[in-house]
Amino acid sequence: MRIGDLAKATGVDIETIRYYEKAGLLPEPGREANGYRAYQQAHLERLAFIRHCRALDMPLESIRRLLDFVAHPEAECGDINRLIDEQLARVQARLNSLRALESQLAALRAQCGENHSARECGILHELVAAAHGEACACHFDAKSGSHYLLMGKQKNRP
Amino acid sequence: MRIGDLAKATGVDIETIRYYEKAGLLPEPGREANGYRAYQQAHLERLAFIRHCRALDMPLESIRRLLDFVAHPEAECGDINRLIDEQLARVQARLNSLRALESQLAALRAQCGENHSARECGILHELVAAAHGEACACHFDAKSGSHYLLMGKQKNRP
DNA sequence: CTTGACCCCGGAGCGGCTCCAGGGTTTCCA
DNA sequence: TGGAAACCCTGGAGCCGCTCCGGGGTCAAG
Repeated sequence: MRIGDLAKATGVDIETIRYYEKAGLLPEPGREANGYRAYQQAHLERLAFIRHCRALDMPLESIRRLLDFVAHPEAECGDINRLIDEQLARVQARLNSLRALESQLAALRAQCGENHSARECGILHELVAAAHGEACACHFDAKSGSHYLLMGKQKNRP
Repeated sequence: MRIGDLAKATGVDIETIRYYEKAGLLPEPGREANGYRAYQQAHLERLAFIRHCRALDMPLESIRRLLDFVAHPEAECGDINRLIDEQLARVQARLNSLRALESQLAALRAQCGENHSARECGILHELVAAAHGEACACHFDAKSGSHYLLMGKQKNRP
């Protein structure tokens, strides 16, 4: 099986496959006489395993650790549990912050109904005011009331 | 106000402030005689605005666009709405996939209660089986039944 | 006169890819 | 038989949003 076949079979980009090899997740396959990579069934399974874990949003390092367990089945599996727990904790933390984000954005979006000029756009006002509030809170001796957000032209745009 | 003061006032790392300048989000401030950056109130407000938007997980490019609206308040604000809508859509998509992830991980975690050898760890079995299933589904002419995931030692570990 | 706190700059590194240039090989069709 | 298209190789750069590093300058206190 050549790299293109493996890519088609798993739906993984060719470059990504080579990247996993470089990263030490997928073992170097044999080569055909012309230097092309020659994969076997085991590579397909292994790649599918990696992608399944990635779909669970695990970092490559965790996957590496899991693959170590596959290679050493006599080891204790406590670390596997811990690994999954960590991953679960990461996901839940991200979920919480995204939920908060969603409601903030939804509230923001509700500030502006139809098209009008940016000057009177509720969203923009809200953002500027919120930022202003935070700047005062965090704190600095702001002259009260006025907003200083507007500055000269940006010259250093890339 | 020197960069350290601005950092303290906003809670933003010094390096990040310089990064925003390079990225064209924060205008280049004046300099003291010794070359130190000299910030004003406007910079503080602007930095707070940027951080507020970042807290809403907006990419820097979107923030740049928002700042353009602040600078050109006569423009139509339709694009602002679109920008927020896009951001909201991104967040919601991510929320959905994270919710799915969470239940998968929780189910996975339930496969393995106490410590035993990795060989009989339900989590590992589940992962291997799932990956195997996907490899067959997506599809390739797998010899049925056996798992080929286990391979020779990895040599190319970094 | 040294110590320490602050500041400057340019460049590298992170993760997880993705893309590119510049080359070689194979396969198909006229 | 020739040439185009499709595949493969390598090494290196680019993406985002920082973060860290080395090697230096500046300035006030003890």
